[in-house]
Amino acid sequence: MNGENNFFKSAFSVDNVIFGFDDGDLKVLLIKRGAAPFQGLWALPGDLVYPNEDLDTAAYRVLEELTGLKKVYLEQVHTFGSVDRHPLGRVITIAYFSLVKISDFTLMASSFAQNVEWHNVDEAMKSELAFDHNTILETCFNALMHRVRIRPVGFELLPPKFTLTELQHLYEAILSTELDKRNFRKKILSMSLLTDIEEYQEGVPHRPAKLYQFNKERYQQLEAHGFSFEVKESKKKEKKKRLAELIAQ
Amino acid sequence: MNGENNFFKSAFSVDNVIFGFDDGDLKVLLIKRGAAPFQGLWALPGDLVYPNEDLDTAAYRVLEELTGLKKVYLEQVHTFGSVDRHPLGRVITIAYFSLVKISDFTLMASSFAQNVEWHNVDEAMKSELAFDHNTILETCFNALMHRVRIRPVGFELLPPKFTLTELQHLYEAILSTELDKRNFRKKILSMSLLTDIEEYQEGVPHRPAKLYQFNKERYQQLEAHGFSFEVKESKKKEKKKRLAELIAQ
DNA sequence: GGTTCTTAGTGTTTAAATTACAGCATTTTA
DNA sequence: TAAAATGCTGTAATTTAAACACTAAGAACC
Repeated sequence: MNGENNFFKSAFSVDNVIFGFDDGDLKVLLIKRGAAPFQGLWALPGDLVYPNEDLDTAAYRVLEELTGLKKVYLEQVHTFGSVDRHPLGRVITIAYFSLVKISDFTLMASSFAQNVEWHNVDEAMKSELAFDHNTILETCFNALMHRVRIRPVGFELLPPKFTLTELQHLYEAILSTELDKRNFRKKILSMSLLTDIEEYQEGVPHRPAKLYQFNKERYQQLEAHGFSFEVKESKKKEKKKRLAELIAQ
Repeated sequence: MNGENNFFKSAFSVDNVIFGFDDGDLKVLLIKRGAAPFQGLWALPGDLVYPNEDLDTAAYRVLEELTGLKKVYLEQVHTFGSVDRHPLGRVITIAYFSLVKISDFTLMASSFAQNVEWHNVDEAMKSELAFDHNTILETCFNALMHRVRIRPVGFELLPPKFTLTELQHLYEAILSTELDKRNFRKKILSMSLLTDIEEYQEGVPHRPAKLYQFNKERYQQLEAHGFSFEVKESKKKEKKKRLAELIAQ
């Protein structure tokens, strides 16, 4: 925080970690900064919150301006406010993550088309982003990993009709793990949250898979009755072995 | 947001939901407001964040000024920023919860002694608090319920030496549930996170219980090896019955 | 000193959930 | 019609969770 700009005493912004899922890959939408500070680096989309604007509204606005999408999953995650996180003054930022269906929009619609890109999440986390956006991205990714295990939000990243294999790949990408196909299907189907629409994939060079839809009404119904969604990671064997050794001293 | 005070354009504050546990009861520390707005109502302790102060630092400061305690568990939960949440201007607030051992301090040390009180959490949630503090309290209580199930933070609310029954009562108070004594003890002890210090309660009018200490080093060791703490609520019978009916249509 | 009161402490059986694991089925393409 | 690719299915073994009731120890009272 230097004194360069006295007018700019303190402000708050929102930053949005927009996740998408494409071809087995978890992605995040980044913008290349055209101006200082951090010119040329990739950054999370965000903006200052207007004086008469609620925080969530600001987050939705950023998202809509960038993608044209209105009805998307959005969740506040954490607020970052280190004194020196913004080189031009005191700006705290409220971080959100949102989940969008990549197929729902073309980035070209945006005026910054050239400077907006989907990045693989792992690679984005390893590369240098503007401001403290590496920290924000990591925090939001962890939040997503956590959410996806206890709420059926993964569907927000898939097209309305999807196959069980696509759903499994989604979970595997987010949780960085491998899941057993049979057990996964058994578990998911036993929740009766998916509607079998009696349709099949088309144009695939192999046996086409059944398509399913997420049944949101059903979920809300079940949830109201105490049902709790939960997907676990696997790979417990090694962990347990190590643990057993440890306990045995 | 009215124009009464133009200087006060926008600011950010921290509010702290300070939980304590006493005699089987989960409590929250509230301050009675001495001045408008909301004069006479109970409110969460909080303060504006200084221009050169990090958010967490501000939260710790509020806590220390009020209780004299420095090393306490503190966690950011959510940021509240409705345009009209503060009648004097735009103030967004970052909410924290902290867990303190009530026995560690006397409120009398504080200058506002008379206006600071521990309130039963359930009652506080039902009563009218200043600003949007009902919402904040509820959000933080939910966050606590959640945290306590997946991280061993409950110990922060107990004295260093405690009995298994006290620990169970703590969980029952936070999760609003009843736990089976034998299953609870079996589960907790099987985690080998407690040190049996070979001491017993004194001055109780019945058979004295063994005292235990939480072994933090052990926990960190286990955690690093993939161990995951988890305490579940009980009462699944009714839920499952209802669920079964529902699935059967 | 013994009876009563109160909380501490302990194991087993049953049910449910999770895990591991492999081969046949269906479609497209060559 | 053979090969390639992915879809799809069930059972047995293990682990975890759930239900449940009596004896033990000390304090208080008579």
